[in-house]
Amino acid sequence: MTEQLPTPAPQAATPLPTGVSSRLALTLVRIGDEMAARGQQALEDLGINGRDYTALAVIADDEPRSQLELARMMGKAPALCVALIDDLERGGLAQRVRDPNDRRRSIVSLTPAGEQLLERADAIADEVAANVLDGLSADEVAAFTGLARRAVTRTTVQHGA
Amino acid sequence: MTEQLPTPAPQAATPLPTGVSSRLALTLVRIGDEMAARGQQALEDLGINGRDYTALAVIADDEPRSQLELARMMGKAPALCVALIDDLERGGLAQRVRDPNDRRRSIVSLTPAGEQLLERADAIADEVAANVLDGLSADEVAAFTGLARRAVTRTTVQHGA
DNA sequence: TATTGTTATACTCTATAACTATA
DNA sequence: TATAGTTATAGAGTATAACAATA
Repeated sequence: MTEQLPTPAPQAATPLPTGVSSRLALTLVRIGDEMAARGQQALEDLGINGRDYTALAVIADDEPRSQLELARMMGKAPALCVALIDDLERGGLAQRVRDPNDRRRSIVSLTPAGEQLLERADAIADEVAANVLDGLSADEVAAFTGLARRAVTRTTVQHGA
Repeated sequence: MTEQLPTPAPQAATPLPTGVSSRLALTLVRIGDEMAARGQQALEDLGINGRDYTALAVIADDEPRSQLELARMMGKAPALCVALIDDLERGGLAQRVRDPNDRRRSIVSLTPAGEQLLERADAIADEVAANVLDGLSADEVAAFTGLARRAVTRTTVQHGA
């Protein structure tokens, strides 16, 4: 019965304390942290981190028309996106093109390689999410997903402009 | 019609991008971040931050029998709890008592002032949560809360012991 | 004069490792 | 010899402010 651990080995596991699980705000923060931490680890195989994944997803689905717009969508400071996109470009996952109508703007788009990597990252992220939400049945996860998707209508960004 | 903003002024507000809202993992991370950021700001009036609030809640509800146990419950490194509890003690919110059965252990408990502050923090956190989840009806928030509470059965901690 | 991207800097948060004391 | 708490240090992540190019 000395069995190998199946998943990349969640090193220590403790039950969620009552002080957290009995409070909605703390529970949601913890779920987010847990998701981010495990996702980060799982995405390492692809050579990207959670922030890269967010960028790929937003670039693909929302087609921001400038790096500034991308930054706002990600809820991060614009300066962060410079190094972030530099990395994606170096990895051949994204590319910058100057907007011909306004040459101040850099329009960022995914390369085919970037699109493929996003698909693989999505598969990994889905698996991580299912593991994190292991207290719920499949139906409940579906219900939870539907609610989560519509829960937040606006994000407040607290930096530059 | 030049009306004063009611809430402590959520400075900028942008809709959640599709790249995020269409992905469960990213959505949950964003909800957690949003909750943490807004909660942090709202708790400032009480002179505590989100980490303090988590500590107060866990100490009150789970009665950890050492600082180490508290650290594990909070998902943080043990060393962090030293300064954390120092602060709470200085603020008269918590107190350390050496465990008579094992004098290495410090048992942390809340003072009456700490319990009172926790109640006020809970009220604030509930309000913040309601604001963050403004896309859901009251019934949906209740359903979401019930699912969230049971969603995570184990937290993985990735540091010291 | 305002906006986009960039660069450089500083700050916050946290983990890690070494040390003391108790067991 | 192992465990709890403490201290000091270093590293990751991020925002902020100043600057260059374009509008």
